[in-house]
Amino acid sequence: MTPISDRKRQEIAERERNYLDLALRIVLDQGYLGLTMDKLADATEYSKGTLYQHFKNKEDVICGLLRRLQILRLEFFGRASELDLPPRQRITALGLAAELFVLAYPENTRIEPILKATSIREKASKERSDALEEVEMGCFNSVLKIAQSGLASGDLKLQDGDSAEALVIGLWAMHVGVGLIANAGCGPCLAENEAANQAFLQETLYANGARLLDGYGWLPLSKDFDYRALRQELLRTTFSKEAQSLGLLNSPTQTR
Amino acid sequence: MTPISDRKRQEIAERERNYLDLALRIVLDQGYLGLTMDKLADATEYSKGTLYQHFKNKEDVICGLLRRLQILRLEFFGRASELDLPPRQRITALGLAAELFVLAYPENTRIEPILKATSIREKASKERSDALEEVEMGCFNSVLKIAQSGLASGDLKLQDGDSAEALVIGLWAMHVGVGLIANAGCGPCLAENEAANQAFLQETLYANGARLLDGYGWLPLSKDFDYRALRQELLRTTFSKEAQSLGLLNSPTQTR
DNA sequence: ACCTGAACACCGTTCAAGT
DNA sequence: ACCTGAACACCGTTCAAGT
Repeated sequence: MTPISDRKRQEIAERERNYLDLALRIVLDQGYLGLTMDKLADATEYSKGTLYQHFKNKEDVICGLLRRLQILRLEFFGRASELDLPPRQRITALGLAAELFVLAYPENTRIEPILKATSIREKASKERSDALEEVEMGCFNSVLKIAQSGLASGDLKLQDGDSAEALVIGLWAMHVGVGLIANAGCGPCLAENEAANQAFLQETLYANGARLLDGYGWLPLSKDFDYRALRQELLRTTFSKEAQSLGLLNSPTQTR
Repeated sequence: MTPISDRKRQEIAERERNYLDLALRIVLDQGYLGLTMDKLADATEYSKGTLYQHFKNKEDVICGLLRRLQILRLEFFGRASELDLPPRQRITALGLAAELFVLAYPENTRIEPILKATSIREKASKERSDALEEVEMGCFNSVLKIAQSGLASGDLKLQDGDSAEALVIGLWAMHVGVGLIANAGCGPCLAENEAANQAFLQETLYANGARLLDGYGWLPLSKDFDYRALRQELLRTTFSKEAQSLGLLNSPTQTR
């Protein structure tokens, strides 16, 4: 724990951040399959051996990459969670945040299912897998907290076998599922172009999320409150920067 | 179109079926990544060159494999669709069929997201990709038909921006999403064992599916009809064979 | 102590050579 | 006309050799 080893550690952390920066750039440019350990090593001033001192294997890199993306999502979630709104309005804001995250970082939506589907976690190092899990739990908990405050305020009343956890998993699954289906461009979801795909994804997510919360009986029901107007307002305020860069203001699907 | 070319064609079709049989066996035994073109060729009495005369590339094999699995799913769906029940009861039966399919063919659930996430479709041959799409549309349409008969009978009334298609996509996404999350065994869904994972998947799917349909206002609402009892009955009748081989009869999560 | 890059194993794909 | 399997390109991973 001498000063030197401390500086060394910082150097290593710096280099690791650099590896992940470059890995993300490669994935963005050339897709998930375009990321190879050779390319990643060549993009730095170090060789492959050094790369393998930082990451146990390729899955370890992917795990690290995904964690950074999830941290960004958590930041999006945080902005929605902190709004001074009743629980169901707040969870609607968080749903919008999740949508915007998908639109802002589409690669994440493409990588996430691969990571979950294949056994990448088992192959990655335990530290990195745990670090990813921690952030994922953070995202989950920020939604769960809202559900719990809904229970506390009485706006949300669960019946028989239901639980706040099951509700959150349902919302989560809806987002993951719609993202996957929309991205695959398969079957009944063939989009003419990228913009149409975006609009479809947003509309399907919003509609089904709202119906799910209605089904749980979370007040105010969507027939009693204009959640679309709330979303519009949030796009102009809390998420104005993202809405602007994504060109979502005044789009026909939003003004409906 | 001579008799000989006809027999040849049949031979080729036979061999192709054999390839897919063996490919499925390899995936079941050694996982998705365990399937290689070498192993698949070695498993037959033909060489790699012949394998590549049948399939354009590895993605083409995967596409063919998935189509066969989807055909099995469609068969499950068909049995539920043909039941003489009111629409919401029928779609509940179909939901149960989808659950049983996941339990009966877990590998499908693992392969499906990979296929949708990576651009396997683009690499596979157009014929095989189209053939897969056709079966997928069949699954989608069998659900859509029930939604439409719900609209026709008046049990289901859509409001403002909703559509029967969006509802079906919501149900579909819920199944895909829950399957993905449960399979990844991540975050809040860490199962102690395989049986607990099964129970979790079933319960989460049923609960959220029911809430979603309640949210759409599809009558009878789950508070007015005992859908759990219906599911039990279906496990003893229409799906008795599957329920028995999966050990689902008299399980604690079912009798609740 | 840290880094290198040649070397190895593996896998998808092709094609000249066989029958 | 049909089939073979050696050969090639590519990629993840390791490790003996360098500094």
